[in-house]
Amino acid sequence: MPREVRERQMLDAAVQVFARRGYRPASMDEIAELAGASKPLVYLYLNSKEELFSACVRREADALVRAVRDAVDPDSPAERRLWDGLRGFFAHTAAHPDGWAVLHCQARTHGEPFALEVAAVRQKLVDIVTHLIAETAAEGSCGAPLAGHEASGLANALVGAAEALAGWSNARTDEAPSATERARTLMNFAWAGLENLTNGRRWAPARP
Amino acid sequence: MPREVRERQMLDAAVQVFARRGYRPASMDEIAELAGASKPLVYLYLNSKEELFSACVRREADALVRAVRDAVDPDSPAERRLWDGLRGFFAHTAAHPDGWAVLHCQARTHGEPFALEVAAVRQKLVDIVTHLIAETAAEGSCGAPLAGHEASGLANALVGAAEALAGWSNARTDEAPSATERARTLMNFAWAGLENLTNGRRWAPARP
Amino acid sequence: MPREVRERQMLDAAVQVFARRGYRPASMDEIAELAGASKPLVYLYLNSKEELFSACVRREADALVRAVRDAVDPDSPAERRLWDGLRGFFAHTAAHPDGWAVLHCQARTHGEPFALEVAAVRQKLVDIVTHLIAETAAEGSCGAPLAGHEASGLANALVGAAEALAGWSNARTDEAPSATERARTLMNFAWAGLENLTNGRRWAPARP
Amino acid sequence: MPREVRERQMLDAAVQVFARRGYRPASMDEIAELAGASKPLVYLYLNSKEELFSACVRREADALVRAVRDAVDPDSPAERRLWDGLRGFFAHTAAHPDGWAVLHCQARTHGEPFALEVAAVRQKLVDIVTHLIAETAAEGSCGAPLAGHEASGLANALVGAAEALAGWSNARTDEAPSATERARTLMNFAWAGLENLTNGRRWAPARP
DNA sequence: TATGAATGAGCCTTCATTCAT
DNA sequence: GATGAATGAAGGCTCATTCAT
Repeated sequence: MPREVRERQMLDAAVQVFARRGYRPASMDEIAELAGASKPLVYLYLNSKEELFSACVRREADALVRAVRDAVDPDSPAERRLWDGLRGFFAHTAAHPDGWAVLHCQARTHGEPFALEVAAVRQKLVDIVTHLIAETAAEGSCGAPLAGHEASGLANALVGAAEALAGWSNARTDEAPSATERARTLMNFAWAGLENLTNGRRWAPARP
Repeated sequence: MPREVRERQMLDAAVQVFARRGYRPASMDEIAELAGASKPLVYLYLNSKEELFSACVRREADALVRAVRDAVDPDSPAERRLWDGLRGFFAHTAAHPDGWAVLHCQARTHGEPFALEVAAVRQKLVDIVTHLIAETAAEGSCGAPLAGHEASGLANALVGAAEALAGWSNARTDEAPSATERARTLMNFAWAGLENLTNGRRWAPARP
Repeated sequence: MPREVRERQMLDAAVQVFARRGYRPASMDEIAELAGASKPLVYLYLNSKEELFSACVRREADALVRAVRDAVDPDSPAERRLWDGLRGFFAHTAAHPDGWAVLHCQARTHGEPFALEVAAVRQKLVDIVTHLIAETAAEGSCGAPLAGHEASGLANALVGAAEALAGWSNARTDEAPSATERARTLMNFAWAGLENLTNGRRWAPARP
Repeated sequence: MPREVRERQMLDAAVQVFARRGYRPASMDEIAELAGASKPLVYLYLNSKEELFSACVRREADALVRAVRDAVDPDSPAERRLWDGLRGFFAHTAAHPDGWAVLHCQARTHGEPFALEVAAVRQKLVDIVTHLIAETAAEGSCGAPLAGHEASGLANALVGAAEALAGWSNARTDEAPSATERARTLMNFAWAGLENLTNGRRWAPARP
């Protein structure tokens, strides 16, 4: 069996085991067995548990970013791009729950090397959204323009909301909502606020 | 030294170690040493690593829920309650980063027993928000009432956004925003959308 | 069982196993079993295979140097001191063949950390002999005094001869010579030459 | 590439790796790579790690014995033969430090199969010297002839001294002495004693 | 109450060795 | 003749956990 195929099988198995068990409890034995190969072969191809995990993270992260990018037509208006991007995001995370679990639940909690890698990927998503928000704001008749870190904060909140929604929806066993439904929920939740900011309307606590 | 005090020291140490190392890499040796007690004593009081972790999760989760509840005056209007609750949430998570890390980063990633417990706690927060949203919707002249799962989805998204914002803000080393600023960002982000829903206005994709 | 006792048992077992098998093939399992303890206990007390080996080397080396030093009366003349030192050396190496094997055969061949340690110990012996030779030379009516490196070379040769004799004698199964016999052989072999040097007589190849 | 050449390359590589790493840490991978061949080929030609090591030992040992034999003219007097043999020995060990390291440092420390083989080779050298000593003794007007084991002991001591001197000289980084200088040091050290024995003069401890 | 002493079990990793081509 | 692909076996090390005192 050619190396390329074997390697993909190994990564598939690893993603699955890492997602289900977590990094530490995942044993190389289990991964190798699930991949249908012997442990030394796994080491021959992927060198160590750490590198194996890294490879999983990179693969899943790249796939996610690509899925979101591919879902968006860069020439459509901001609202549409957000809507398409979210659908792409939810569709991909729903289709690859293990990969998503590795990124969202495991990689962020296990030491510098992985956390940094995942943070970098997450940042790509946040950047996409940040640009989108900034651009939306610029389009509008915005009185006071958004400060950079304000846009970042909003983007983080939006991505966080999406992540939470993805996690929650994936975890549901009873009639999980479709990717489109998830995206609609989030647009309902977030778009009005963004639009307000676009027009310079900020929320402020009512003076008692 | 009275048992109560010792036990709290142990939990303090455990929360710290679990937060910094993660569940598996955290060793009972390190926890015992940090707590200034011998290992058998830790076992005498807390039975096992699993139960110790559970106890940490319960304690931190209860503290967080209490902090949010205490920040809210149940007689104030919904908007105010959300604003106050968020400030309480952000203030507490900023003040207890280790506890928050245990809840948010560690507990959810480690197998059935803990994940369920954490999920249960998170659900308390989500429930608070769900009620708040549902009630808000009921107050308004809402044409079509929110379906239950729709409110849940929104609440999850809101809590997710708050969690993401908390994590992101805690991680910032340069001038992290204050709890109030965090809360304002989130209100800006979320309140307009909730208000729209209150009034029966839903977002829908533009028909091209 | 008190720690001190256990630790000595472990070192005894380790010396034996290292001597018989060599450093790498020696397994911690075998050492632990021979010591009558479990493997984790060996690690608790001695940290790692490397440190365990180091501890063996140090203990055996110190014992050997002490045995030689104790055998010699510093106030006796050089000839006597050499004779006594050699007897002490052969007696000790014959009484502790495993320790001697660890020093002579194993430690020198296994990487920097050990080799350096053993080299240091061997140097102590060589130094003793070097001083003795230099002093002998000084006493005599020596025409041309010995250069420093010449004395070192001689001392190394003498120690090497002793080591070889120890190894060879220990390996003999048929009537191995006593320590005194070994020492006499070496004195026969070496003393005349040293005495010659003392008196400025050097060997030179016959001009053909 | 003809088998003979390949095989020599493999042995060259093996000697180098065994000398630098030691028997166990030396990996067949490294040897194969250094030899510029694939691992299965190494196995095809040399069957196993053990046999490969044996082959190295045999080759290096034969070369050393041959070097010593070739350096000696069997018709010259004993003194001259010893002098020539030593020069041959030191010249060869200095010219082939890896081979010498395999013989002296590695082979003796690794279990029955190798140790025996090396011991056999060493015995060849010792035998040469033993004969030489015995013959020297016979030539002289020796009162009491040397007992066989006495000659063996002396020969072992002499070879040991030579080995130690070779190791020490090879290890020196500052102006290592030439082979001739090494040989002279050893003759200075040993010849007078042998000559004495030749003439029936034995060393004996001074009666106090 | 409190602890020094001790261990069974398991995991990552490596290596000599062999097929199928 | 030569090799990419593959593995059984074993070793170092760590950890949660428990007695005996």
